[in-house]
Amino acid sequence: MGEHHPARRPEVRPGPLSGPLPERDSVVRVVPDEPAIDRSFDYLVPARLAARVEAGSIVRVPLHGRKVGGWVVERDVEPPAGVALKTVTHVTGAGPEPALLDLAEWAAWRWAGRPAHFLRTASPPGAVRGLPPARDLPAAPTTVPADALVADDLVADALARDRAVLRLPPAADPFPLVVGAVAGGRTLVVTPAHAAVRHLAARLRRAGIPVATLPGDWAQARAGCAVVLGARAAAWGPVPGLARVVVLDEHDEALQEEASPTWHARDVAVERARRLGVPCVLVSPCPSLEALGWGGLLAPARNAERAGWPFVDVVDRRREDPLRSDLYSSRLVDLVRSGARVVCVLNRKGRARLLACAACSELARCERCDSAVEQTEDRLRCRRCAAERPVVCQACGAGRLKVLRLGVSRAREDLERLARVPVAEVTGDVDPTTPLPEAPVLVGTEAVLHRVEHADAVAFLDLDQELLAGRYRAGEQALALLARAARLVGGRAGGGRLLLQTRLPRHEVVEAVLHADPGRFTAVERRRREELGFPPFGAMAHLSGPPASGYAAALGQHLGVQVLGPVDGAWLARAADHRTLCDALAATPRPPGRLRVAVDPPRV
DNA sequence: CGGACAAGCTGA
DNA sequence: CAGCTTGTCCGG
Repeated sequence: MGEHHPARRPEVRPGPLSGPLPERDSVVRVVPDEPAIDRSFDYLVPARLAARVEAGSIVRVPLHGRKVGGWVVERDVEPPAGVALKTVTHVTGAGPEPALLDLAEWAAWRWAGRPAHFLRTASPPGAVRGLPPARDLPAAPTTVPADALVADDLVADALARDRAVLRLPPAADPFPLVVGAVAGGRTLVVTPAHAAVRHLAARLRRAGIPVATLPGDWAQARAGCAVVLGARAAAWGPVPGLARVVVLDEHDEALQEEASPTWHARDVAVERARRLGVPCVLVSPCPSLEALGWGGLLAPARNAERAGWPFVDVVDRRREDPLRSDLYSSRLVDLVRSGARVVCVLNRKGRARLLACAACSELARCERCDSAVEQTEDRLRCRRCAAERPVVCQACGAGRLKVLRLGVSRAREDLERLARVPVAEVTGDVDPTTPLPEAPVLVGTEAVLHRVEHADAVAFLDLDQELLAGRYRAGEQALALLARAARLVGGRAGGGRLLLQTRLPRHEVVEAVLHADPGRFTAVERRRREELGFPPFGAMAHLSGPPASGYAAALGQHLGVQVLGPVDGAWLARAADHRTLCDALAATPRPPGRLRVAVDPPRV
């Protein structure tokens, strides 16, 4: 970022019609906004555009006979000798903040992506020609509603540190923390859910704090604003003079991009703060091992944290008749009959996911591919090949099948019968813009926890499905789900309840929620991940797509990189740390074709 | 990505 | 060998 200016030509004619001495056309380095072009090119900037071209500007440039958009990543560069430079044709407008250009390079290395991908994320949704005036805190002190469950000194402590992981129980309000942060200067707040963005923005405005939400208020954010707030992509939001970074619900999977590159907003925010030398606070009811490995944990006193989690009823399903396949313990039936607003969670869609013949006990399988079939409405359907057939046993021809593993549709019918009240089904397929049904009892996949704001109780019909899911992050994801449910029902003072049906009542996730102490989970999980070398105690990359085979083989040549596979046509590369893995990924030439590289994917 | 150009296939 | 397809290369 050297501030050296291009040399002036001494012999130019300062005629009476020309204004100040015209400088030699400057040369800028441009990254084209073309996913397939992974390099930069140099261009001349004509004098008439020079004033509007800065690092980060979005420009149009000629490239190989066409015009493409791109980002100025460096000004006043020395172009390679012997290249006839072309000229920037147009300045589209403001782009990523200059500090984010290097961060994009870093992220491209860290998640094996391309800088252009991150530059696009850091760019405004439309052309930004002019900026509004900056909006900062008024001189008058703002009044903070004193409805926080957590003592102010905990918040003050978190804000006094360069790196803090603040464990706030689900019912605790992060608002005082955000307000406290803003007092120290322009603050970037990243949170996983768009709904939380809207809520928080409204409260900040009510408190008289100027806030720009992304992506909508990009220009205001770029101009300067006390709080810049948004979901995942806000980690790349413009905040000139950034003074502090806050990530809310840092454990939430929604902060990680699902598509490749699988970048994580928490990690981007942390790195951004580190590079700028500004403090950063990560907040979560159940901090991730990644967060705990990064900064010091600050937790409320035991009783304060307990107050912020609901009461938990653990229903030990081992005591039930093992031949019963249903999911309705007497505690659950009592709960749904109580008239309380109850949300039941079962992460299986459809009516029945596994069936057997009521007469001969043969498993219902697909006639074509032998895979297990599920029941949708009144037909059997193969999940692998989509073949359908009537509900008839293939072995003995009986027309009655018993449900071994039921889904939400069936659970809804059963619960409605048991509860004697209307029960509605909510899954991810339900249009989020339509209002929820008015039924007192809801049954749904975990999507229901994103649709409902308040409930008296949340019941997990089959928690074991979450606890035992075959993903290395299953426990963390289960705990996150329980924390989300806890937020729906509120803390102990409000009488909120979670009901957990499980055959693993001593599982560390259950214990953590039961005792309102996420540390009980973390301690066990840390040991397990360490032993297995899973992130954050190791790095991994999932390689898939047609060219993955050759790429995996080349990658395996690198010292310290271990390649496993193939499993379902995909390979897994592992190394002791990200430096080793990411350096190897960067050094291995990409073969042509659609190669997908997912670094630290949440599900493997 | 998409244009340029070279090497390979077809048909007379 | 023209005229076309297919492949590889490269862009400032």
